[in-house]
This record gives sequence, structure tokens and C-alpha cells, in this order.
Amino acid sequence: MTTLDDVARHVGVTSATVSNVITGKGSVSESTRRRVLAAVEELGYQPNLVARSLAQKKTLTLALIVPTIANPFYAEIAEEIEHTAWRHGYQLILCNTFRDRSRGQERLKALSRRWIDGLLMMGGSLSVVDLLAATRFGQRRLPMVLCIPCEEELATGLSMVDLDYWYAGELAAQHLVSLGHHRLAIIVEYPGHAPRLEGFRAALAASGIDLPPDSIQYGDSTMQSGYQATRTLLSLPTPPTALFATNDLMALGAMEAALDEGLTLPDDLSVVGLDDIMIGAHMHPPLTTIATPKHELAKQAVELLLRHIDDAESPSLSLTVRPHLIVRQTTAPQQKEADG
Amino acid sequence: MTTLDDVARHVGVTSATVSNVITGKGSVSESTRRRVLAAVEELGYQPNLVARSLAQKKTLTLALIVPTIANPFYAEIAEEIEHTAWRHGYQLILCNTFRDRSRGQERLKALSRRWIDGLLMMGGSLSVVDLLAATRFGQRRLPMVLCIPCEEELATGLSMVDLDYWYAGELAAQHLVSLGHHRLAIIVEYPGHAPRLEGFRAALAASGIDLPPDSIQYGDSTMQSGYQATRTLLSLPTPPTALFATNDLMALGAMEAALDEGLTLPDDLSVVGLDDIMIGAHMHPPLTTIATPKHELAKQAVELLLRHIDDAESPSLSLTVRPHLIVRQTTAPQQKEADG
DNA sequence: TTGAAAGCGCTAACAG
DNA sequence: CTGTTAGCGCTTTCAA
Repeated sequence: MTTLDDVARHVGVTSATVSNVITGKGSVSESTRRRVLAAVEELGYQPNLVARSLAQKKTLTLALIVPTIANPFYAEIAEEIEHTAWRHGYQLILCNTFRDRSRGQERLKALSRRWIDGLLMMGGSLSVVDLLAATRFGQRRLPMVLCIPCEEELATGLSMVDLDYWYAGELAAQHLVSLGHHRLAIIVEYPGHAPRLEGFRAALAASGIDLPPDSIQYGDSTMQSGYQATRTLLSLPTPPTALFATNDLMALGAMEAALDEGLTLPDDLSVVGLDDIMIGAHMHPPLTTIATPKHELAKQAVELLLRHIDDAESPSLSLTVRPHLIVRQTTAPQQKEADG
Repeated sequence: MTTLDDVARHVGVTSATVSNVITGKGSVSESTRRRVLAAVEELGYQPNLVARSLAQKKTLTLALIVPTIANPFYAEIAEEIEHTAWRHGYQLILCNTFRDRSRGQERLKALSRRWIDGLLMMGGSLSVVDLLAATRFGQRRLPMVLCIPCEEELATGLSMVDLDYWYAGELAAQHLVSLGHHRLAIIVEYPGHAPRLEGFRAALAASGIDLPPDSIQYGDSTMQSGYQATRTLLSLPTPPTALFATNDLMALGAMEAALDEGLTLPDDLSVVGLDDIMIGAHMHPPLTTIATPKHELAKQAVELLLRHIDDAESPSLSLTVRPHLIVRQTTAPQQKEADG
């Protein structure tokens, strides 16, 4: 384990000089510069990041907090975030909270001791109280951006990158309405996904279609809940001919339930999801969904965070990314019905 | 940002004493101990991990290298690993290599500068050369364990935690044979999944069943490749009645292909996967698979790594975890056939 | 252009 | 039981 001093001694200069050539700061004569570089090579010197971090109060480390990386949606975003972070020279510490408050707090506390440069938080990972506490680590301010905040996180005043979920709901409704459906249902995580519901409802209203209470079912973003909600919907006196699940996992659960009921997709029931997780495209039939542009989302989030890191005075910003509809094969025109 | 010295000054002792009460080392009188603790509380003191790391040469940080966290199998394991690591007080840096050598090398180099305490590597993330180079960071030895090594990584002599894949192949074959199938096929990533193939082949041989070259198709562990391979298999003069895909993603691709061909699952074709990714249980029909006990795998891997960290002399170990069959609904008894 | 010196915040010997 | 001292490996003034 060679240190700066080793290199310096080997060349016959001082460690400050070696530091200068390595960081590219200060000015060094071309000749010593070359000798230093040669020595670095020869001794296989690697700068020690922890020493540097201590001296500069900068760790080149970001943390990403997610509810659970086992959810493919978060995993796919995490991959993009990791990628973007590394491109900017930052490493990523991964934290799962399992949506558990005490766990989240622990994680945060541990992070605060290690002087991460910034924090990226997926919405719903932490309680809002903990979240706000997190913005101040000791006395110093922790740069942080919220990625896809949930309802109650919107008022925190933090920087955030969100998807235009209201628009997503609108897209889903418009697509379904354009196919001639008028008995629609929604499976929604509430209140987390409220804007999706509202966008959906508003677009329906604009087409003169009502969304009765019965046709709004609640889930918790898992397949299981999508499955259950769909069983309930299908057992209604007049079951829906089309449904929108506010995330893909619930949509997959819905498909499963419909198939278990012996229905044919999409003829007997149209299903629209939201997220565009990889696997959705490979279901049978492939899932029609409102896609989250994950690469863009990650890019915006990381770059916004870096802006906060580089400039502590940089004001809080709210960015919004627009989703788009991907029509695959779980949606079809409304069939003729017996009872108009 | 209060430091040890601040606390010390506030109490009227020396920073060494404060350090002692915080780390629990050395001996401190009960009275000063209480005063220190009070001051810590009052000032909201948080120990600075980077300073501590520098002093102790220990960072309480592990890194996990995976090919891609977007693959649910890795994501689910990553979650278990993160969980286990945190329970032991370690944080986790996540690295995706995208199976790209240069990217893997970069990651490794960056990690080497930050003095991580240990490295967990999913098999196939890195070239073997880089992998071996990674064991020595500068002159110091980097504790490391390989998780589910691939063929060419077995000879590295590193500690590893593997699944008994030969046995997994055997389980798949036995299950299918017990259902009366004798025209079997396999979709395998080669040579990465060679033991799975060999176990499968051996178990078939034991039942007097041959596995002709045609019925061995190659994939790269993606759904797409499973899909393609299955199309090929189904277009054979005598297509198989059952197939084993050496990972779940390929099995899902196989299901998709079969359904696209108009086949009914499992009556027209039995499919067995391997991994037990979450989503497999929710397909229609739910996927029969050979399950990886991910929790145990993660636990073994992390704990083995910690053993290496705590004791540099701890010898390399190879642990093996046994998979088990989960029968769901993609496998069924062989149907009667027209042509014996 | 280079060197000397101080310091980042903490731990670890060793004295007292 | 507590204080003193000396680092950990690097950066950063400030002089020379």
C-alpha cells in the first residue's frame, strides 16, 4: 500500500508536489511532473479516497434509498441511477427500507456518519418526518433529491423529479375510451397514486364517463393486491370491460386474475398498466402500459443532485418527466354487448 | 458539525476520553461517562466515519458487483445481501458491470481507492483476469467472495458460495421424467450453465433417456433468447413435450413462445425454470421452477466475507447451497401420443 | 516551481 | 481513570 509520501520520497520531492501533479492543481515543472508520474506507475500508487475525503470533506459517494430493490421498477431505475452516478465519478450506496420506518431511520443515521455527498430518495421510502430530519445531518445541509415523491412528500419543499402522473392517468383513460370502453375501473394505491386516479377520472369525465365508487379498488402496488382487486371487480353485477392499474405489478396481478376467471385477454377485459417494467413486454399477451422514461428520470435526478452538491445555494427545483403510452396487446376495442 | 473535540471541550476532558466512551473501549469513570454522553446528546454529536476509517483502516463498507440489477434474480439476491450486510453494520456499494469488461475494471479501480473492507461478486460480472487482479488492491489483500461463480471462475481459488446446480439440473430432469416425459429439451446458457446441463443430462441418462443435440438450445439468460430457442425447438420434426430452461427468464420466454404458437400450457408443453424469481409465481400458469434459497445464499456469502475480513488468515472456503423443486402449474403429465 | 507546516476528525499507545 | 502524543494519507495555505 504505497502512499503519496512513498512516491514523493522515491522521486525526491515533497508530498505536496506529488499531490499537485495528481490532482492537476498548482503548477509543476514538466520534468518533475514526468518523474512523479513514472514513480506513480512504478510503485503502483493509488490515491486513498478516504484520506482525501477527510481532507476535502467530499466523499464522491451518493446514496440511493428505495423501498425495495426487489421491485423491478425500482431496480430498473436504480440501474440507471447507478450508471449516471458513476459517469459523474460518484459511487452509490444502496439502501432498502422495506417501507419500514425504523429501518429507514437507521439507514439514514448510518449514512449521516459517513458524509455522503448527496442523497437520492425514491418516494415512499421514508416517513416525511425522517425525511425532513435527513436534510440536516448534524449542522450541515445534505443535498438531496426526491425521485417520484408521493403525495405527502410534495410539500417538503425539497428538490424533486417526478413523473407527470396526472397525465399518465389521462393517457390511460383516453386510450381506453378511444377503444370504445365505457365501463371502466381502476386499481390504485391510495393515497400514494392519487394523481393517477385524478387524471384518469378527469379524462373520463371529459368524455362523459363516470367512475362509480365500486369501480375504484385499492391495492398496495403488489401483484397480489392487483389480483385481489380484480377478483372483486369481476364479481361486480356489471363488471368493467377495461381497467387501469396504477402500476405494472398490479396490472400483472389483474391479468392473472382475469385469466384465472377464464376470461380472454384482451377481448373480455382490457388492461393498462403503468411503469413499463421489462417483464411486462413479455407477458402473454404483452402488457399495454404507460411508460416511465427511466433513463431520463435517472439522469435528471442525478444531475439535479449534483447541481445541489456543487452549489449549496442552488434553489430547490421540481422537474417533471412525461410518460407515454405503449400500446401492446392487453387492450382491444370494446366488444359488442348484449345489454348496451 | 460537532466533532469529538467539541464534545471534549464542552465536558472539560480530552478527546481521547470521549472516544473511549463512544467506542466502549478503555475505561472511563461512570461520572465522566455520563457527562460525556449528556454532551453528545446535547450537541447532537455524530461520529465521523471517514475520519474513523482513516484512523482504523476500516470502512465498514462492502461492495456488491452484479452484471445487472435489472435482472430480478440479481435484484432479489441484492436485497438479501444488503439486508444481511446492514445487520452486521456494513453498508453496500452497488456496482453494475453490464457484463462489460472495461466497465468492470473501472468499477474495480474506483473501489480499490476507497478502501472497501470486502467485495461480493456475482459470478460472471467480471473477466477472470480482472477478478484475480482485484484480490490485490495495491499490496493489501482484498477479502472477497464469489457468489454463484461461473465455470471459469471456479479455478480462481477464491472463497465462493454456490448453488448446487448439477443437482438443480437433476431435480428438473427427475421431475419431468416422473411425469412421464421422454422427449425432453433444454435451453441453456453455455458454458456458464454447464453444470445445470450436465445434471439434467445425467439424470435423464439414469432413466435411459437420451438428449439429442437438436434438443439442446443455447440462450443468454434473457427472455428473448428463451423465446427464440423455444421457437426453434417447437419447429423440430419431433418437438419436445417438456423443457428445462436454465433460468427463469428464459423459461418465461419459452412460455411466451409456446403460447404464441397456440400451445396450451402445461398440456402441450411442460416448462421448468430455475431461480424462482418473484414474478414467476404470478405468471399464467404459474411457473414450476427449481428455487434458489436466496436468503440463505446471501447470508452465507456475507458471513463468509465477514470472516475473511475479521481474520485475514481465514482459509478460502467453498460453500454450496441446495436448491429445491417448486411444482406449480407449467408442468403436467405427458399426454398420450399418436406416435408412441 | 517547490517545500514546510498545519489540519481534516478520529484512534491508539503510553504516561501520568 | 485521564491526558499527551503521534499518527492515518491527503490537501492546502503560505513562504521560500
